[in-house]
Amino acid sequence: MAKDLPKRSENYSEWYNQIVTKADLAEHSSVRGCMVIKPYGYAIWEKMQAALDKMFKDTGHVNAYFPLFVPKSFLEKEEGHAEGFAKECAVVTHYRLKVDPDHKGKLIVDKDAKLEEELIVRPTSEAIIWNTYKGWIQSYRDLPILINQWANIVRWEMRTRLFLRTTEFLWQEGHTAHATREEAVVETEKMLDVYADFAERFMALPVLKGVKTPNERFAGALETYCIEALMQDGKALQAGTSHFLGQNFAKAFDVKFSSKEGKLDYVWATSWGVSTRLMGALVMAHSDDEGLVLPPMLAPIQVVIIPIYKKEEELAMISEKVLQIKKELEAKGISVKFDNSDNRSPGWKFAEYEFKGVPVRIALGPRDMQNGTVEVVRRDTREKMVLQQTDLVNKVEHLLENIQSNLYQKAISFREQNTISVNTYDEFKQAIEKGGFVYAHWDGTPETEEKIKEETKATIRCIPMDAKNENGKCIFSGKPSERRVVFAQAY
RNA sequence: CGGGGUGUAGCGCAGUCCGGCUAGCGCAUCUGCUUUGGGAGCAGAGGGUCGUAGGUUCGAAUCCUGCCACCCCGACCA
Repeated sequence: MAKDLPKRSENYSEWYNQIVTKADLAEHSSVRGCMVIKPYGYAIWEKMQAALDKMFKDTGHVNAYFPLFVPKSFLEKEEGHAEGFAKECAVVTHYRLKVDPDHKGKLIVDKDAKLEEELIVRPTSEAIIWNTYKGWIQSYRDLPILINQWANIVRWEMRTRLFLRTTEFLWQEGHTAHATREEAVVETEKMLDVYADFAERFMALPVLKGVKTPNERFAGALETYCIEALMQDGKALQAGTSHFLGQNFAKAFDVKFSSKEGKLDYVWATSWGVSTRLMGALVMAHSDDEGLVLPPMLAPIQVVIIPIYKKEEELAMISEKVLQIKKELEAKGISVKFDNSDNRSPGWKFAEYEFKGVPVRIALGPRDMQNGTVEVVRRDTREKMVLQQTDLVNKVEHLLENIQSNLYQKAISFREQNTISVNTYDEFKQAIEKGGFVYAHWDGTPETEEKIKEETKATIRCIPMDAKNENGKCIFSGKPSERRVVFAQAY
């Protein structure tokens, strides 16, 4: 497998496509722009879901589910929102098919079953949710509402790529309602922190936290916060967003509450989401020319054990030892696969699990049985070690932790090496050409942002939360600027 | 949505220009034997609407037209 894999340096996008498909994460379906997430890929997504879901619940949120369909009139209510999403909506106009009288065995749309009002397949759920919240909120005592939903959504993109941009994708969307502006802003920032924490602790992916420029803001939001990650080809990837929606949706859907003081006011809102795009980020952050590399915290199989044997009796003896090791590892919460299939050679298995990114491989053969050892190989560095069987479980446990932090450190230093501050437009163009995050002064106008994008394909990824005040001149217009913003070419 | 490319067995491909017998090769699969510490060997077997719909022809994987999907480059995208 790995021998056919293009090198990252030679053909990055082909490298990505092949890892996704050949490591059995996902494949193209026969539906345009839509993917099938295969069991191995879905297992990773489930681990992401489990971790995020716990984090949401630990911060006071509960799960619920809202409809797939949004009546067109709901989507229209918030003007910016409507305009932003109009171009990429799938529309349901009929509710029935019938057998074509002219072509037996064919189905046609039944013209008599036209919907009074078109239904939009949700591109996001603000509209249907705020329509619902109207019925739930009368008083400040009904607030806050802190709801998350796990769902699929549809955005009719022109060009798709597995996980990174697909027509249908899976995500979670949090939708909260608050009595005060301050509380909603705190919520928006809190969830951004949750995302950043998740990316760094579980995905081993360092992220920049920041706010989007008005150009890049969510349709209908007052402020969009984001986490931005740097991929190995030097392009940025927006890995999650958290929106402060102000009172826009409350006004659009007429959601008011009476305050403690007895005054009527509109409710304050947030929404926040991450999607299966994180799978793409995970692949592009750590994997190498030998295939997928998974951080132990998200690996469906953390340890694979491969027996090496000639005779059945040897396998029996090895199996006994392996099952004991497996049990001990599992008691520590480590997921283990013992691959004793007899239709593959050990070498084949080595290559296979390496390609699939399994963090730790243990091989056990007759020699080891004699010496009381095992061969252990870590996927991140491909370092091979011979370890004593005694205390193996603790060693493996530490090794997994070590791999997790090593991946994170590697990603951090990659980002450091590919981050630069520039002061002139020439330097800027050079830096963007090279790839990576580029810190530069910007005059704050959408026009400048737009022109830089036209000329260099770079966009402002975010205005970092921790940006220091620093007087400078916009690299494009020369006008004064008070802080640097982060530019990059992006996915 | 525009330009370019691709579509033949589960996967990767040859054959298409210049139409012709039973559509081939590697990997994978199945059976048997030998193997097993980095993608094993030998022998045998099975597997095909040649993307799809139509057309030309005695005859189409091959020529013509439409359509579909995927890849690359643009445009588009919070």
